[in-house]
Amino acid sequence: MTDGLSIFWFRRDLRLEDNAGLFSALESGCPVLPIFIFDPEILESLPEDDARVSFIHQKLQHMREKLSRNYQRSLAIYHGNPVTVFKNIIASHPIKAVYTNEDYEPYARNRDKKIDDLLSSQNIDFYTFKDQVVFAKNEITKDDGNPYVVYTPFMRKWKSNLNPAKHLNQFDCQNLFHKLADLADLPNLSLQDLGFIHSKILVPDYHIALSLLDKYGETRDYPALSGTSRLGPHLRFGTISIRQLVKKGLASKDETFLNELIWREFFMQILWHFPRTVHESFKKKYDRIVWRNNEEEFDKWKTGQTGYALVDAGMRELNTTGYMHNRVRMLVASFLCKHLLIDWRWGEAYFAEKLLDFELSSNVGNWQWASGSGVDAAPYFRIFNPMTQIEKFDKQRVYIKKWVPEFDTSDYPEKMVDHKMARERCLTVYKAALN
DNA sequence: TTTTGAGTTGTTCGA
DNA sequence: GTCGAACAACTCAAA
Repeated sequence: MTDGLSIFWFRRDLRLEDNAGLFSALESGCPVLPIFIFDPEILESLPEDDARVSFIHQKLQHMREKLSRNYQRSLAIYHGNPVTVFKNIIASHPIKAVYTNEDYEPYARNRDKKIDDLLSSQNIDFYTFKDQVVFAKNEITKDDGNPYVVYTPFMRKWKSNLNPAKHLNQFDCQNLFHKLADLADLPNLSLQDLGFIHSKILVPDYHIALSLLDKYGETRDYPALSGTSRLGPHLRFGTISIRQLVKKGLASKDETFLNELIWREFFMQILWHFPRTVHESFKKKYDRIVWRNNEEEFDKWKTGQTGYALVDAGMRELNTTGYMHNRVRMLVASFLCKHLLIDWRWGEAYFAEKLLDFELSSNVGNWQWASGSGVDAAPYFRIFNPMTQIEKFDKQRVYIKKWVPEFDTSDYPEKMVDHKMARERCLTVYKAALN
């Protein structure tokens, strides 16, 4: 056996199967110490019953149990600033290399830079792997090397560049777990130790979702049906492999689901190349819009008391479950930005707080799409009619009755704003800003 | 360099 | 009820 250990650092890849970085660590020749670090800087802004923290914690415990039961190995869980945690590990173990999967969000990039600096100062190798996407950053670009900012040509290039045998190959770790370090008493933490409690909101299991994907294209627009994949949280935290999902998408005659996966990578590369879009409109003119930003109206929107039943149903679904149907997300976003003239950043922040499947790149990208300010965005005069959307997508009021049972009684609030007036007001304000 | 065709998800209006 | 045009130009991607 070689002297020294390799570390595999889990972040947004909480699975033991088909994991690129874990596979390479296990093949490194050194015994592998798998770790996860709860970062107080991320946790401090979250409510104590945050569902995502519960989910991450639960998945880590599952991995610990599986490793312990089948391989008599374990996973170390820490709570602290990652740099400090690594300093402590280095001080107490002979670490030769650290393996991890790439994370493209601005905070993560910055964190990883610091870890990289620390490790190189100690002569420890730091290896990072592409794992959460099929094509990352600069792999799908225009012929001149610049990033695409229009979805359709990006999607076409993505598909034509895809070589399933090469890009969807599984990293099968199954037979390598005996190479995990055989160390006793690896640290563990309860939710309580982290200052959290169990959330009432649970992430739906992905096996249910996978069985429904065949009908995705036909059913996904109807919020009363279980037509969407519900895979967002699993993609967010890596509890399912993107390669497995792309294979599923390719196997279907209908490419709608595959196209959604490509949207995810489209927005990820946009965030990578244009990190300013987290705070600024991609199209700068749109930051001249004079938002009304009325706090009371924002509150009605958040709590599902707008008087528009489909908008309210969506917001109540979000508040109750941490999920909102895609069709309804578009409607509530359009309503906030255009009917109420509230800054898309306010809505983006609220979704970020509530959505189990929150993904910075998609959230920012789609909010900017809805407000009209983003890459390949909806034209500003495209304003959803909240009543027409009911007739088109929830004609029988099944979804509405589920979330807004009082919608046809006197207990239900009056419409907070007249559609026709709000539409014209929006067009006027947008026009004034964009001229 | 210039030209050409195209661009996630909608609504309204008038024939 | 149905259909096509207007909504507003503009910018992007590729030939």
